[in-house]
Amino acid sequence: MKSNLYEKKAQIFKALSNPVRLEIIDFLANGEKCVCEIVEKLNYEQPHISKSLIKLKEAGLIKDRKDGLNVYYSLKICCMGDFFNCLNKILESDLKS
Amino acid sequence: MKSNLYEKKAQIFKALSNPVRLEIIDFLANGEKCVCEIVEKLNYEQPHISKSLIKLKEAGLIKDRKDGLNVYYSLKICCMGDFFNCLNKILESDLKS
DNA sequence: ATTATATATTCCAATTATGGCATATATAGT
DNA sequence: ACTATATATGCCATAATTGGAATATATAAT
Repeated sequence: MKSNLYEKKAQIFKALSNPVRLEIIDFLANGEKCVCEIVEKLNYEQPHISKSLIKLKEAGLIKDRKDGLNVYYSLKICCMGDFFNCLNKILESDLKS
Repeated sequence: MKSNLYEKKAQIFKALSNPVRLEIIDFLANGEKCVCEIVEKLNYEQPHISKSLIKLKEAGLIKDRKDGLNVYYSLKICCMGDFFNCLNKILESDLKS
C-alpha cells in the first residue's frame, strides 16, 4: 500500500525530529553505548533517554543488545553518514539563501 | 551553538515527518508544480496543502515562485535523491529483520 | 533472601501538530 | 468597479508529543 509506505517513512522522520534523539544518534555514531553512558553524556533524565531510545528503535534506526544489567544501543543504519551529510548540505544552503 | 544545530536539524525532520508532506515532496520530484496541481493530485483540502507547503518551505526544503495567480513550488534540495534512497534502504532492511 | 544498580514503564500537565471549515488576500479578466 | 480564481490565513476541536516525577522490573552481588 502506497499510503502505508509514506506512513512508515514519516515515522522514521518523526523519530529523527527531536534534538535529543538526534544528539543520541550523533553519540552512537562513535560506537555502541549503554543507556547509562548516554544519560551521562546528555543532560536528561534517565526515563526520558530510555523513551527516546525506544522510539529510535521502533523506527528501525538503532538496535539494542542486553549484557547483564546494561543495555547497549548502536546504530542500525549503514547509510546514516550520507543521510546526515545531505542534511548538512541543506543547512548550509539554507544559511546562504 | 551546538544545541541550535540539533534544533534546526530536528525542524527539517519534523517537516518531513508527515505522510502528506512526504507525498508532496515525491510529487515535486517530478518537477515544479503549482498549488492547484498538488491539491488535485493529493486528496486534501487546499488550505491543508497550503499549510503543508509553507511548512516545507520554512524548513528550507522547497522554494516558491509566483506567476500570476499561481504559486509554483519546487524542491530546493539537490541531495533529496540520496536522502530518500537511504530511507528506502532503511525500510528494506527493516522488512528483512 | 536482601540489597543495589540499570533500565523500562506509567502517569501527568503543558505544549504542539493535525486537518477541516470559513474567510481573507491577491491577481486576472471583463 | 466587478467577478472569478488561486492561494494563504485564522479558528477550532481533537490527537499526539514532550519531558519530568514516581514507580516497576530485571539482573547482579553479597
